[in-house]
Amino acid sequence: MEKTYKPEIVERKWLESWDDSLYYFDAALDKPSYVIDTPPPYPTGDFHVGNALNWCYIDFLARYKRMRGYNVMFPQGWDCHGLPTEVKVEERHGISKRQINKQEFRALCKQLTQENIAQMKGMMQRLGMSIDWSKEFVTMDDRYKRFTQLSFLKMYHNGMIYQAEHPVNWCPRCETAIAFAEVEYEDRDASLNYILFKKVGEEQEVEYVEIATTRPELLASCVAVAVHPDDERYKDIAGRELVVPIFEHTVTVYEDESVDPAFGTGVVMICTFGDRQDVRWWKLHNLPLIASIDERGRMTEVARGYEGLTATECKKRIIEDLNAQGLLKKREPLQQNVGVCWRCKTPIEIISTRQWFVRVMHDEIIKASEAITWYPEHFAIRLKNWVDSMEWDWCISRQRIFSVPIPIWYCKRCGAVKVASEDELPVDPTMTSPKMPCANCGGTEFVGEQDVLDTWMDSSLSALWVAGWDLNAMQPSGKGIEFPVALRPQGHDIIRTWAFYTILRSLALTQKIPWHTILINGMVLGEDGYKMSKSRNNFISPNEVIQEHGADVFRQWAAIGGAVGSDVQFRWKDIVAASKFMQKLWSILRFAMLHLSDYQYEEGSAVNLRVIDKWLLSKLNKLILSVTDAMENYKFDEAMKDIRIFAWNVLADDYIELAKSRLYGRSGDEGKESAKYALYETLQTLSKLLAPFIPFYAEEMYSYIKPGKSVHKEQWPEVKRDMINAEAEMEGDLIADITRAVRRYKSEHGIPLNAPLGKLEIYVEDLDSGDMENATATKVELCKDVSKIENDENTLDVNGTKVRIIKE
RNA sequence: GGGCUCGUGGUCUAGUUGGUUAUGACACCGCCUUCACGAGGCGGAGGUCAUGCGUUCGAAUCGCAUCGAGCCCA
Repeated sequence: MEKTYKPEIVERKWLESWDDSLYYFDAALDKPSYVIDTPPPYPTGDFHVGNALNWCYIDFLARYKRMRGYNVMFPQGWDCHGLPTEVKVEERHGISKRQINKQEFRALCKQLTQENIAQMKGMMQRLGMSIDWSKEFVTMDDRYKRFTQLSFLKMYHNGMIYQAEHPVNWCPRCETAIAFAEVEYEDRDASLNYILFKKVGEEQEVEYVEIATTRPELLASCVAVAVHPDDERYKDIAGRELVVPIFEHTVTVYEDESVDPAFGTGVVMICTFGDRQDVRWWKLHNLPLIASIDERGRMTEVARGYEGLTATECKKRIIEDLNAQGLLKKREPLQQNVGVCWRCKTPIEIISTRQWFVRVMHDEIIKASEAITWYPEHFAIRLKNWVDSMEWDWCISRQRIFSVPIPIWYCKRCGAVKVASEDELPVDPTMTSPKMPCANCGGTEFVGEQDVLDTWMDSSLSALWVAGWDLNAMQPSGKGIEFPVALRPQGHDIIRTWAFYTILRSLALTQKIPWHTILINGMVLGEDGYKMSKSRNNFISPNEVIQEHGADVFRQWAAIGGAVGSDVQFRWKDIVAASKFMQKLWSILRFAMLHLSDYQYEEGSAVNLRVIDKWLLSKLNKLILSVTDAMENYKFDEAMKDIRIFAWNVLADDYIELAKSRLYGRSGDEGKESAKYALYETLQTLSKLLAPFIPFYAEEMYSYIKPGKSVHKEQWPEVKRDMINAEAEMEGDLIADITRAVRRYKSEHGIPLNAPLGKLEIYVEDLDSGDMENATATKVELCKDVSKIENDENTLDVNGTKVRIIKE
């Protein structure tokens, strides 16, 4: 055996020899199932450190549950559709999606996605993920697309999906509707403009009302003005009419509690639509809709004289014109939070268009969320807060290309909606026509729906997909699978999206919650304590760690970095510490194999265990208890820490030091067998406890102890309760503590640690001191009469036990 | 502006049912090339737990307030 542990060699060896089938979910097995609703990542090609953390958690559980006798399904999917890939493809081929036809464009997207999947898959495999690749799913494949479209049909037919004209968040650059979940907020510098609105009916003397707004370009869309009902300053204008400058149409002044009298002048103009509050007012007061900005972010014909300008250009021109007319009182700078498209950071507009929506059943979702076990518990409140704050239904139509088409046509003659039938799926309604004529008018000419589905419509089905849910039979199609499934692991950043949408769709399609437990992981922060980002230059890729220290080290960091759910900081020194532990484990194994290479282990064979052997085995069985308990509660950090402390402090520092000379047989064969037994028993258990965390090393270790066997096919260790021995632990602790105290004495007195002392007088009834004599290289004499000893510097007190050191 | 989490030696951290000398790691200091390991071993110094008030016989651990940090978001 090499002196240094070489992860690159060991890990490569096992990667090559392990067979994928080791991790297959076997429907024929008569075992309880443990199905994981693994996140299908977006195939960007980059499996980043945050992904890797999450996947480590999943793999710890998958491996642990397998060893606990569960039939584990750890599938892997890919959430392919969406704008980022479209943008990448345009960049890569130097084209615009409008230059080539949809089919060609989709093919290019598919190709890029496949390449990215291959890259990310490689990283998952390199990290030792025990994924069942026979269950891989890809949302852009026909089978999955069919499933998505079928789910659309089911929800359309049961009234959960409808089409309506409604204001939606709109990205003028991407030219598509987006959901709230896709809107981000950024601080921007804006100006607050104080504009004069003329009061109507002031014949003699013209009077004005001053209104502050950040969006003068929306003046054409101004449909009302509002003041707070208690605002004494504006009592006289409530209910009256004002003239909108430049566009000269009149609007009514409403009183509304939501107006903030402290902001600007306390008078607000209501436009269709400047922000979400405008939509609320528009609905509440039944106001007309005047759209002045179109889908490309340009002014419509409503904005007479500014038509065709972009909103930004228009704003500039209107400010100039207001100024020229003396209607601009003043401008002041303002820090503003604007909603931007999560993808391209373009400020969003709120535009009313005809879109498809999914009904949000607030109460049912909250009830379902309460029926799910959240870990950590406190994240449940995030979902609740989100549901409570949702004002509009979920807009699921997108004006994009690389996504699942909405399986709908419109009759050319009467305009009626024609829904695809189940046997037509998957279908692209822009490419094919329905088989049956229009049910309304008998027409046979149709126009296909151009819009496609929000990608969350795909990924929110993942739980149903992995369970093999049959949307017609209303049950899982596969054998041995329960629904709800066992576990949903995911990050807290997508609670409002993926978790929310999955619960919603599961309720709508199955009337059940999707999973029993949701396990939320934190984000990975950079070494500087901030979120990793390109601009901060604090990025780490898992690959860097693996190249230098191996996958096991990365996995150890993931386990020990922090409690599940809390954000963990990446630190190289933790990586180094993990790497040192690998070397320690390797040294332990090397030492053990010096003595165990031809040892024939037989359980329970050693009857004459020495105190220190019993002490070790007692602590080992307690370790099984604590690690098992930690695993059951997703406390991977505690499990890994307990294992480290045991292996390093208990086994290596204390036990091996104490039992060493017996193993070397320095004083004959006495106690040799029992030491071998204890050591073997410990190593075999240790490799099993390590298997979920560091599968490569655990397998290597096991291959020495049990040649030809895989630790990953073994059962999780059972606690041997009769081995837990309080008496042996107390005596063993005393032996270890006295040994430590003697070492300290030698260190303080400048005596080499391996130099013998005269003798040790230990004032105790009884003690198995043989191992201590060897470890301290000093004779031990047990003494009874404590009263006679002098309390000088040569008398040590070890937990109440007096130890006298006789130098010569 | 809201929500969530958190604030323990130089750095990171354990300490979620309040009760003896507050855990460990890294860094630091001293000693040791001892036959598993020098990316090692042995030993040592260093904190009163953000701040304030309160509950209690007793608080890092409970409550309130203030300050600060991070994350997610409006």
